[in-house]
Amino acid sequence: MSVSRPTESELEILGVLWKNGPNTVRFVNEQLERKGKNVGYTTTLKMMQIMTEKGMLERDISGRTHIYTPVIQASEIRSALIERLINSVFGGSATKMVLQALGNHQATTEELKEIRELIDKLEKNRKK
Amino acid sequence: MSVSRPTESELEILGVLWKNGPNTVRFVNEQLERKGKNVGYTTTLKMMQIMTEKGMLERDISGRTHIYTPVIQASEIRSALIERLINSVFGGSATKMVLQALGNHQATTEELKEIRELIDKLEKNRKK
DNA sequence: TTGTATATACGAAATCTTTCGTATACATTT
DNA sequence: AAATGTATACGAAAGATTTCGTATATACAA
Repeated sequence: MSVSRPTESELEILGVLWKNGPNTVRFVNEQLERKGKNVGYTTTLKMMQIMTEKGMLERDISGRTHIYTPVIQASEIRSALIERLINSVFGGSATKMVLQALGNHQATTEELKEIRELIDKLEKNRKK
Repeated sequence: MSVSRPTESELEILGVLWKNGPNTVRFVNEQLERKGKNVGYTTTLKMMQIMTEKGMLERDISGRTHIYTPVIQASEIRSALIERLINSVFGGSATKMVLQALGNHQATTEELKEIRELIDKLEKNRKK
């Protein structure tokens, strides 16, 4: 289903809405520009209209200025994209991906602690 | 660079070659079909020709049947795609992605142990 | 040697994504 | 009221990706 397979550009728009809450085309377009994505206002408008058709966004058209809300939550897309990545290049192994991600990236001591805690919890559940 | 941004279809082809080593169009096409991707032989041929142009694949044309080899290693693409995912939907935090990946997926005790060991190692390095 | 199977080459259609111009409506300012 | 600013609607071009048909060459079997 296309809703769970947003394109790169759609993802950028969703990102703005997830971060800032329901908003207008104007606002989204400004945020994209701020991020260095230089794109015309009507382009963003059209994208958001198409995304609405696809069911990714909903809009309130009661006012002159429409307000768009993401239908899918960030967490759903995150799951779907992780799943896709794991299956496409990590042979279905989440562990392989985790190892690579941690190897590549700098994680703070605090973050490592957080991950360790999650692992502890997962192991505890497993033993029950 | 397009080499590090393979499309979905290109990734499938790379996947076959990474898994099975350098091979022919015929072989790749058969593997794709086996995976449920129903696509004509000439389609796969064309894709692999384009990928060669893009520099993703190299080929040995000394024989009648060409042998294709992936230029980029799986690990490079893995890094690039993880990076992209982390930046596009996890606000640049590898930790967030790791937490979600582990939460979603079933990891075996063995795997959890492996991850824990990596974390230990990372922490040790940090303290030095 | 003639036919059949199997290769590559390559143009081009089909599809999807991204971009924007132009039309039109409404609100606000002058 | 007229001019200006700012909305949405929408068609369609531009680009990228994916698909495949047809042409042609080569190997091999009958």
